[in-house]
Amino acid sequence: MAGLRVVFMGTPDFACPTLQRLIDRGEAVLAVVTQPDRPKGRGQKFLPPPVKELAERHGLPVLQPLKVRTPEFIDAVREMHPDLIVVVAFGQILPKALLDIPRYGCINVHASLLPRYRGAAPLNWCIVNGEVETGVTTMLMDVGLDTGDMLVKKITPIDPEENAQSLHDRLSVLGADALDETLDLLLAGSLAPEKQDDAQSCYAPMLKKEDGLIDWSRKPWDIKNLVRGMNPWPCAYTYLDEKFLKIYRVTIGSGTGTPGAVLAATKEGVEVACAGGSVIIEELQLEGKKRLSVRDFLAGYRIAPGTTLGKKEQPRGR
RNA sequence: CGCGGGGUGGAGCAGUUUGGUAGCUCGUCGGGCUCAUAACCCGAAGGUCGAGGGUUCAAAUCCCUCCCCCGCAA
Repeated sequence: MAGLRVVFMGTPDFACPTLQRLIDRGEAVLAVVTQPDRPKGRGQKFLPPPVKELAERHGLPVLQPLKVRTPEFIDAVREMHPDLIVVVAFGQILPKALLDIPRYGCINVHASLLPRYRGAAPLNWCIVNGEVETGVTTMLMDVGLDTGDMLVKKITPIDPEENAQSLHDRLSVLGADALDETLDLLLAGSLAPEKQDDAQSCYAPMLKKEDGLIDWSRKPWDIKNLVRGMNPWPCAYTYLDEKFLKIYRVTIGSGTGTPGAVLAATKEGVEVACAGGSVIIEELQLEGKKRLSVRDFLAGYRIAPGTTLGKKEQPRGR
């Protein structure tokens, strides 16, 4: 029952399956490090990160340092004498002093097929860019951003209809599988670290609210990919009658017209022209309202003929 | 007290400013038309207007309190 002495670092839902796997494997989780509780939600209530809740359910010690690069924190980790540090979507850069502590080093689970999509939001950008497959990669961390030597890679196809939420859920489990396999190889002494080809790399920066703004002068599939890739958050959006409008699901249409122009509004959906075609909005949410199917939305909201989505204009014109 | 929108038949909304028969677009049910239909025509059922209290001859509507939902922000 002498499992590996592991320190786990992670924060959001994505990291939970991997932590759970470590626990299930019977490894000795010495501590769980996660981001401090932050004000979230409507009332600015302080909520604990998902990883913290999971850790506490299992009675594991939780550390929530503001910064992991302070000497105090580094010393604290050193005194735990970990064999290994496992990092999954933690949200802080680990300094070299920390990376050097465990004898097996620090292993990170990353949600992409490295060296592609290094960075904070790989799975979202994969979908936005219309990739047909992605996966997870475990790597031996170094001081660079997702540049460490690769250990285990798992590939999965991306369904043309799925959104970032479903891919997120699948990859979080695949990530746990990848770590599982990585640890087996580690214990068997047969890990084969592989250098990343920097020439093939690309970055997937943290998502900003504005990344969700729909540019109707893009092609139908570009828009559909944006809608899928931004799905849970920040969500693709545009404007209708000067009001913020989130777009949750679209299909490819066949009409044509001025980009942003509403071509039709029926129970089937709201067809909007874009470059070289159109997309049909099937699920949306107007600011202050609930998320609705187009059918329900149109039951109580009339879209005036000739309406164009997007571009907030000054109340002038005519 | 972070800012703002909202709770009205099964769904989405109007009506609240200027209290006084609760309306619209759908859905549901029945009937009709049709080769047929998710289309069209006719008809019907279905609402303690979020909850509690107050003002009034009279409250969805005005006042107070509470609960819940949503957008922003994080």
